[in-house]
Amino acid sequence: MTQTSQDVPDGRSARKRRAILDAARTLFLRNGYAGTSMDDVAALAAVSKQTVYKNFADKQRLFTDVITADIAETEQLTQSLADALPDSHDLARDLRTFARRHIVEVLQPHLVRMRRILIGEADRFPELASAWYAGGPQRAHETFARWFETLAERGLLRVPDPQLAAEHFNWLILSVPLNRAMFSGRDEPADPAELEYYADEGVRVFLAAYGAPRA
Amino acid sequence: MTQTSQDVPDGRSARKRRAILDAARTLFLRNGYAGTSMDDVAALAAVSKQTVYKNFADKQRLFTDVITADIAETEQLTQSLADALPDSHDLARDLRTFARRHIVEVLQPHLVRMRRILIGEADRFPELASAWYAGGPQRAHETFARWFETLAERGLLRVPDPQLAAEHFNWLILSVPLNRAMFSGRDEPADPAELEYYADEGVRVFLAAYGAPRA
Amino acid sequence: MTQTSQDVPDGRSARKRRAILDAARTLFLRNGYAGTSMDDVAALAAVSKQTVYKNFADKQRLFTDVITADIAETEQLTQSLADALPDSHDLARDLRTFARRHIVEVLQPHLVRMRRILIGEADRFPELASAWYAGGPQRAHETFARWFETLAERGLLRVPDPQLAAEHFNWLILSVPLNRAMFSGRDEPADPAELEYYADEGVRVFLAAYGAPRA
Amino acid sequence: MTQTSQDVPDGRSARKRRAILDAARTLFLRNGYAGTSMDDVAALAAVSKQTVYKNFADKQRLFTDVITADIAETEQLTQSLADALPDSHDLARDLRTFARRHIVEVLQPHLVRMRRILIGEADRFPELASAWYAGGPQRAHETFARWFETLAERGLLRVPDPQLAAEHFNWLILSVPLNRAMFSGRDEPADPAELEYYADEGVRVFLAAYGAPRA
DNA sequence: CATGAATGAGAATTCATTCAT
DNA sequence: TATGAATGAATTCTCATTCAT
Repeated sequence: MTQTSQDVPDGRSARKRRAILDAARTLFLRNGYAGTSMDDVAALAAVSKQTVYKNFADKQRLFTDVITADIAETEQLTQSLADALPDSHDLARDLRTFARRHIVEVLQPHLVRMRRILIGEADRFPELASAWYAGGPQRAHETFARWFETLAERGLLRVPDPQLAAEHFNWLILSVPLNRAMFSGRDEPADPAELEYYADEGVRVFLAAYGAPRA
Repeated sequence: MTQTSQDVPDGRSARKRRAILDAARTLFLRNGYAGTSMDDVAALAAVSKQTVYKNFADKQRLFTDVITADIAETEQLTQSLADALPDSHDLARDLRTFARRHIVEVLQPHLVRMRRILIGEADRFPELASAWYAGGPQRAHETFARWFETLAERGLLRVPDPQLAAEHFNWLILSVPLNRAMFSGRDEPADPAELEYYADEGVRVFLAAYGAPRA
Repeated sequence: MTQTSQDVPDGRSARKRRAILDAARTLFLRNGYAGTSMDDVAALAAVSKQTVYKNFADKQRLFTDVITADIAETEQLTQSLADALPDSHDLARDLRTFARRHIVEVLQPHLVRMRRILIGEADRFPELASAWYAGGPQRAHETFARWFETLAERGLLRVPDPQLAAEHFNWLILSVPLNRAMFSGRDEPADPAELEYYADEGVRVFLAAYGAPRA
Repeated sequence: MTQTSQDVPDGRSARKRRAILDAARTLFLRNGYAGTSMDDVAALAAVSKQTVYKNFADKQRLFTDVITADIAETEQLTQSLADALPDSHDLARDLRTFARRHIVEVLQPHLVRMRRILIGEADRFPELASAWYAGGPQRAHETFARWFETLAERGLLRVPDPQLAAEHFNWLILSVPLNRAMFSGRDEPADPAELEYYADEGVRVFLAAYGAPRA
């Protein structure tokens, strides 16, 4: 008993759509927006160009859809890390542990490339860049700010401006390797030992400025 | 005894060359590398396309020459700020004063746009991005590191790793507004009062972590 | 049981490809490499420029593919003449017969034009010129050399250096009209009577030098 | 006492004209007609483009003037070799001596390149190609034909058709290496020993066919 | 519905030739 | 008269998007 083409709704069709998205993401990440042609996408997805255009109105839509999906994924990751902290009993250690995970995660090559592409296309796709910022750093900042408020209530931190403290925390950890990565054409994956050092030292500076004075 | 037109190094030719460079910088900054056509450049410079190609072998050369000139300018600015600090008598105040100038300078719209473009083209022009980083942040870090070593010798700071302290200092001041700027398509010039706040708080955090224990 | 349109190797696609090759050959032969534009080719093939570029990566590839196809054809012709000779019983007559065919064949206008173009582009397409030589004159020489060895074994010729004898034979027949043709812009088809004369006299000289001394 | 610009008629002016011709010949030989731009010529001659156009109406004229000058030179060379032969007492030896000089001379790299260029441009410059043929091979053939007539009168040769004998002689010597050279992109200078062999064997074949039956 | 082809335009680059200084 | 610039067009190649089969 064979199946007709319509049997499985979202079967072939959804699979092709996903193939296109995957191909597009691969190529956009590798070659940038301008460097990727719709022909390439169709070829890599092994579908006809018409199919691409059936699923995505035009190149801009394809790009935004790819990025939006990626942002959603990133948000989930960010989300998942949000729960652990506040009931900490060894704050310095727990912050270091988190920082080390955080820095490794954010510096993943594909995220670095994505960041570069979005910054480069921020003029043409301002909403995309904003959305990425909102779903990435900003969401992290909000999480951190909530942590720090809780921890301040428990007397473990002193944070008059939790939002700013959150941003300081984030960039103290990330800035050094992230800025270097932004300006290095080749994306050599950063040295893990170095990253741990940045994480630890970022936490140290943060606690020196925001830690509660020893009781 | 006057000179004929050939002896003057800034004759017609040099003037045209400069007009092309100016037009190109304007357009590259406004529309990015791919978004700028050689026709546009020639038109804005009020020059024939031939003249553009006589002066700059191809588009890449034109771009690199534009950016390289800008890097040289930026370096001079960075350079000029390097002298004041070490013999400070009120370190916190002097660092704040510097930080306020620094943040305003780095956040100038044209520098922000340049940064965005270079990050976006870091794949295609890796040497340019590296050169920008070397002439900008890295040079600043080196200056800061020297400051801090001197200040540590005078007992005003405690900096076991001057290089890292320098980077922490730089990004504590800049990261918050700079990251926002990177991901905001339209470049609203940042609110000066806000910038001052970031500068002051960055310095505060820095001194909490790196200041000498007690005077 | 018929096949659907996909199974036929000579579908639309192959037909277009052939049309492009034909158009290109016509134009390259008429106007040379530099004198032929891709627009012209597309127009004469009644095909869009895209289709040309889909089938042939660039102009050089189109040119080399055209020429390579022609070389293959030429080789087959050369091949087909290779069999008749060695069991000759009236050598002078058979050589004359062959020479007359040979000279007519090689002096065909389209081959003369091709030869001119390849010589003119030998700098830009050295492998093509070599391939033409290998598939044309050189292959002929090899065939002749084998003939002459066989004939020498039968005592009909005296050829201490069969390779050189082969080349002498070939150019004794062809040189006079071929060199004239190379340097005459307009390709007046040579006078057949004249060609016969050259063929016969070439054979005469060849046999005077390489014929076995009458027993 | 300085000189005004007009003092020496044909001084500066003629020198520049010659510089342009030299530059043009160099470039035409190296890059062909289409591969040479008027800019290149002006630059290599170290004059302005206007000066080029003052002296030569357009590119075609420049090309024809360059080639015509070369033809004139070549003719003189051909001329100078014309005298020695007829009063020979050892014909075979003298023909070999001449043939060896001839083959070396004609195979000079710059002449081979010129020949390739003229053949390639024979469509666009038919008169030039004809002129080259007339001043080169044809003139040689005429000289040879006169030799052979004289030698035939002296009983040393038997040449019913001196014109054809002349061409046979010429191409018997030259064809083998010249045809190879035509189709080899890189102009490796031919091996002198090989050339001598071709010269000697060409003469041998010629004498076998055209030599007097017996001394 | 999916494939190959077409459209129509735009971009980089080059060139021969002419103007203006 | 000679120089640098301008003109104006041509050419190769690419692309996003749409038609026809």
